[in-house]
Parts: sequence; structure tokens; C-alpha cells
Amino acid sequence: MKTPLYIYNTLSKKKEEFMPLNPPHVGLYVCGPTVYGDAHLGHARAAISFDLLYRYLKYLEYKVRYVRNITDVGHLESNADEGEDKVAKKARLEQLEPMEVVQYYINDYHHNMLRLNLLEPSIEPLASGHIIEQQQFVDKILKSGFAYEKNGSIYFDVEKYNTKYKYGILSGRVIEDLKSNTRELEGQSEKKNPFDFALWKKATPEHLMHWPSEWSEGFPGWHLECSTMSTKYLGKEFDIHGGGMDLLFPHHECEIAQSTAVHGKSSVKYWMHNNMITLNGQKMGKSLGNAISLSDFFSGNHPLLEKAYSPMTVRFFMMQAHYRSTLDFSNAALQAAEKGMERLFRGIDELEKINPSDSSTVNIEDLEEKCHLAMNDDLNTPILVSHLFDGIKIIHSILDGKETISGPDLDRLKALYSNFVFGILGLKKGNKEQVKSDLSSELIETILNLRLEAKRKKDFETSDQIRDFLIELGVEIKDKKDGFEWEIK
RNA sequence: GGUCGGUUUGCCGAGUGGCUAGGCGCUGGUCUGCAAAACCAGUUACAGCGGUUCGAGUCCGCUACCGACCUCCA
Repeated sequence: MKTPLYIYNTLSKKKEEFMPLNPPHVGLYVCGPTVYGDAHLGHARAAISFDLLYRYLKYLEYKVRYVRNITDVGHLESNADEGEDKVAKKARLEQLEPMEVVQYYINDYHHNMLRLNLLEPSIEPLASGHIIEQQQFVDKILKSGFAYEKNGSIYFDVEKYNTKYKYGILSGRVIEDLKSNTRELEGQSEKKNPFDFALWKKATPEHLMHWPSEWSEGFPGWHLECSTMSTKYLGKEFDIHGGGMDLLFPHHECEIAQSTAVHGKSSVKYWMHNNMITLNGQKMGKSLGNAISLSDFFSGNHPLLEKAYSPMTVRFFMMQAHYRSTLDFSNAALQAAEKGMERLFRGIDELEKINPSDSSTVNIEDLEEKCHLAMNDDLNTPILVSHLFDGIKIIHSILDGKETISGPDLDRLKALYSNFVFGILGLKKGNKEQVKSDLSSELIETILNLRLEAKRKKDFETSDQIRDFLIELGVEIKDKKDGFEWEIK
């Protein structure tokens, strides 16, 4: 690769050249979902953003270990230290075992991620499976002196930490501001400061999920699981930590504090954050009640949806925007993406019809270089997509006889689309091709041949009747010069 | 209130100070028995005001509006 990969590091607020700690190995950790509700468009944004990164790193021939966790405990509601565990709450409401709730939503998440054509992470650890490790981590923080015990709960001492290190390096927050701004809520008297966060929390009697420890029967704090599991599987120092921008503070800031307290420095070299999906300009979020689930998108079963959108439409929609920009949901935008993607796929299909010439009048190498440049510039997929559409114009020009392409260049162009569209953007074609191979497709073609015959005999009444009949059944007919093509709508 | 980000052509959405992003839509054309589909062409905007510069969506300042985080969130 002529140009190196640059990625935006939230820590430095700059695009930095990506240089792995131990090439060709790359450690990538991404905050996955808290499994207490249906996977929604926001989950898809994060997952797809980092799936893109994962795919591109692999394309660049890095050996990537991709860890994406699942939060199934320790994630509290309303207040990080006093609220009720989200999973436990759901379980109580639905009279289910907590792990039953967890399993249900993990299945839902996996199912939807698979439909979005996400590659599976190398490791997908559950917080509940790492209680011992988290307790050990708490122990280390206690030994480092940056935590204190109160009534069986362990809290991180942010103020003390701030005297030796600096709290707030990622979010740009300063502790003095936090002192004046952190909202005072009731029942926080256990903590020295309101911005201290729980590492281990003693369980109240109604709390369903708890484990024994030397401090109390309790459960780990939310921020702890990511510090524990990322360093367990990727080492004390690793390359990339990703997640949604909404996790930047306090979650990721606390992770940095925890790791630094134990290891003396932050574990993460590059912090990457995807931006939010908005709905009418407002963040789409579970807690705001305006999140549309992925299942709804795929079925079209939601008052705000004018129709069903395929997983690939959703994926392409996101690829047309940069991962660090907010992306506003609308039916118009989704439908525009759907049509654009169809045009892209049609163009790629046309590739197979090209006959190579002795020489090229088109510059495929240049196109390829532009695609790489776009991706190397902090994964600029909108620019990449624009180049891919330029390539589609080239394909049509060749088929029109306006341009020529040599055999090697044709292979190169095919490889380009295969690599970038299917490999890196992670798009895949629908199942229309499958339909074409079975009996019904043969029937459709037989009927269309009869129509063609009628047209030749200028029996337009019959041919139009057949056309109306098939359109009624959802078959789209595309008349060509000497024949026809068709598609299931 | 504090911190940070945004305001781009009808819509979505990129833009590294100087030459057309791209998609959708729209208009015209090609093809066609008609239509549809497809393809081709056209469609030059950068919230406001001031400044820096030979030259500014692009840098600086101010104003207006919108949003994110500061509480769980992808």
C-alpha cells in the first residue's frame, strides 16, 4: 500500500497513522450491547462501523483479534451505583431467569447482526463469565491505593487518582467541572465524591444477580468488565478500543482510569468512536423511547416505516455516511440508499458481460488507488462509494463501446469490486438469484417467452395482458432489444 | 449552566484554501408497438456578519439555530 492507514484517535482528537504495537497482529476491542432489549439501528451503527474496520484491517493483511463483549451484568439503571441491574429488572418484570433474558436478547442480537452480514468477532466474552477476573482487577486497584471500601462496596477514588494521573484525558473533562456539575442524587452518601464510580457493589436483597466476594455478596461495576476482558484477551496494551460516542464519558474514561491505576498507563493506543443515528435530529436511543428495532426495519412493521428495508439497504445507508458523523434516519434517505445500491449491484453484474480488448482506454489502477486513499483516510466510505459509482460509469462506457479494457485490467476491475463492495463494505446481493434457479423461475420465463412470441406477431393485446398479469404477481419485466430480463419485486 | 460537535444545492451526504464528490429526486434524451426498466446528459450549494489571504464551505472572531455528553445508552 502506497499510503498508510490513518484513523481518528479520540484521545488526540487527530487523525493518526495506524501503527500496530505488534505487527502484523492487531488487537481490537469494541463495546457490544447490554442485552436487555431488542437490537436497534444504533447497535447496527456501532457494529457495522467496527465490522468495516475489522474487514479493512484484514484486507490489509493484519492478523486481527477482534473482541466484542456482551454486557449481561453490572449495568445499572438510572444511576450507575444505586440503580437496579437492567437485566435483573427485565427478568423480574417478565418473571424469567436473568440468564433467560440474557440468552433471549443475545440470540436476537446475533440473529440481526448475521443478517447485516457482520463477521463474527474472534472472542465474544460475557461479563457474567468473568466475575473472578473482575474481582482480581478490583483487588489490584485496591492494592494500588486508588479505591476504597464502604459497606461492602468498592469505589474508585477519582480525586486521588487525579493527583497522580489525570482524570478526563479522553473526554476533555476536568475534575473541578465535574465537582460542580455532577448531579447530586439521593443515597450517594457512601461515596467520597459523586463522580467516584463503583467497582464492586454489594447486592441488596431484591437483587437477583450476585456473587460472593471477600468484600460482600455483590456484583461488579459496569466499567470494570471492559477493562478486565480487554486486557485479559488482548494484553495490558493493545491497539484499538472502539464504541459509540455516547460511551466516551463516563464509561471509557473510567476504563482508562482503572487500567492506568493498575498498569501505570492506559491500555489503549487508539480510541475510536462511532457517531449516533438520529431520528428527526434527535439521538435514537432505547432510553429515549425512539429506537426502531432492526427486526422492525427488516419487516417494515413500525408506524414510522413506510416499507420494509433489507439488511443490506441498512448497511449501505450507513456506508454512505462517515462513521464519525451523525446520520439522520428517514424513509426518503433509506429509499435513496436502496435504489443506489441496486444500481451499484446492477453495474457489477454488467462486469460479466464485458469482452476484453487488446488495450485499455480506462485507468483502473487510478480508480483502485482512489479507493484505497478513501479507506486510508479514516475509513471514508462515502468517498469510496462515490468512486465505486464512477467505476460503474466506466463499466457502462465499455459496454457502450466508448471505452475499451484489457484482459488484465478487467480482472483488476472485477477484483476491485469484489474486494471493496463485498469484502470491505460487507455488502452482499439479495436472494433474487436464488429465486431464478427454481421451478417458478422457469415458469416465468416460459410465460415471458410466450409474450415475446405475441409481440413478434404484433399481438400486443395478448402481450400486454401477460405483462399486467405478471406485474400483478410482483414480477418486474425489463424489455430488452432482443428479449427480456425480469426480477422479483 | 459546563464541555464538545454540527449548520452544504429539492432530499441524503462527502469535502486536504485555488479546478465537477457521490447517491436519490427532477428535467431532457436514447431505446421501445406503447409503457416500464435500463443507459446517457443537465441540475454548482455551502446559516448570518466581519476578518486573514492574490484566492475561503475549507482558516480566525462574533451572532443565530441544532445536537451530543455531563444519568443508563451503540
